[in-house]
Amino acid sequence: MVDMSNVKLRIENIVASVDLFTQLNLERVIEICPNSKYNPEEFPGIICRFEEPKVALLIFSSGKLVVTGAKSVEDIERAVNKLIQMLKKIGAKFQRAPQIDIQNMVFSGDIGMEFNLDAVALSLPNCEYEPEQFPGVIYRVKEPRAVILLFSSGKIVCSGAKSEHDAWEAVRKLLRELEKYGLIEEEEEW
Amino acid sequence: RLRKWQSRLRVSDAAERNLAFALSELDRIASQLKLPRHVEEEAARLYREAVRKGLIRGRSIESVIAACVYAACRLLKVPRTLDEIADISRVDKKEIGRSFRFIARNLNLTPKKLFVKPTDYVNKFADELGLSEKVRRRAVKILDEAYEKGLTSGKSPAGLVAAALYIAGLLEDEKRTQREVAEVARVTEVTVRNRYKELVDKLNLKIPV
DNA sequence: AATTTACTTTTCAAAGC
DNA sequence: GCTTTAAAAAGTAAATT
Repeated sequence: MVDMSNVKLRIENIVASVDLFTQLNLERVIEICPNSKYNPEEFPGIICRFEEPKVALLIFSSGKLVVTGAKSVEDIERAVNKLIQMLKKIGAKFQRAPQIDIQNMVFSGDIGMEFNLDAVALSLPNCEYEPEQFPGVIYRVKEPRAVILLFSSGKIVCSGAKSEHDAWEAVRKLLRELEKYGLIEEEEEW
Repeated sequence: RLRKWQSRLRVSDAAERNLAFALSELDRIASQLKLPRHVEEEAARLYREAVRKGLIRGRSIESVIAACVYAACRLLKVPRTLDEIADISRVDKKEIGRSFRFIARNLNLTPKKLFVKPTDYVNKFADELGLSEKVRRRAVKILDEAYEKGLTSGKSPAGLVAAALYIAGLLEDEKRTQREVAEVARVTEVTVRNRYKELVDKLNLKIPV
């Protein structure tokens, strides 16, 4: 069994797509969004920032949204409800509840052990390590689908997971591989 | 049937034209970088393999050729920085880097096969700096000790070698300035200085004043 | 030379070019 | 493919002071 007791994971960012099921007139939406930007020539959506909860929203005329920067699923729900209240003031009608899909979660974390990345890259199958371009080892987990960046300090970044459970599962698979190739207990023997 | 035959001819025509263009681009890069013939041949072999596996789709021929040149250099241990290749290529190094990682993944070029020993970089940079065998050996010793102490993981190999050569030059009385070693290694003086400080500190090196 | 700002890598959706 | 948005890791880079 892989020892995960020293492993830590922290949510850093959640990306969600949302469907409000209502067409929106972006020209009117801008007027009620304080810190927003809208240049249809460069990007088709309104870029809007909320301070509370601290998120960034991309608002499209189809009534679909992308919410980023959230630290919790609840932040996303609060942001969506806040936007809906604002949109109601300019006459938008909502017949049904918005559909929120978590698309991507990013975690930072720590495995609690240092690594010789040259050794990791030599033995760990299907990983990438190009220290001239990026200081971390890039490891892709197929199931659940996620990508883990492993640094020599033992700190990690896990992205692409759709839930916290999936992120832990992906990290567990990485640790299992590291252990399988004898890369775990090497504390002194570099 | 005739139309099909003609379109097939056109396809092979296009394929031949693309290959000819790719190989001429390879020739241009190889001659400018003064690459040995076997490296150019390996790059050509990698490119044909990439085409055969359909890895060019969505990528420019130029970025893939540049990537193949870089990969061939790594495979055959002929040190060339990505910057040197990007300098004479029409595509930027970010794009070449992407193509390189893509073909590396798909042509089974593992980190092991692509690994170039710091020693090889030492010789390349030392050649350009006109440094003696004594300095080279000292630099390699410094790099070996740094590796043993875990000071090299995640660090730019070029930056590490540049700092090691700078230190070795000071220790063996064949000083080259930080600016000179930084230039041949294609890193900034700040990077050389940072690596220098860490190596001197953690390896307890006594630099003569 | 120290600070600050910024870019490298990964992930993902949205609508349109 | 690209465009925009967010976020961390650690390294390197560039611009200010």
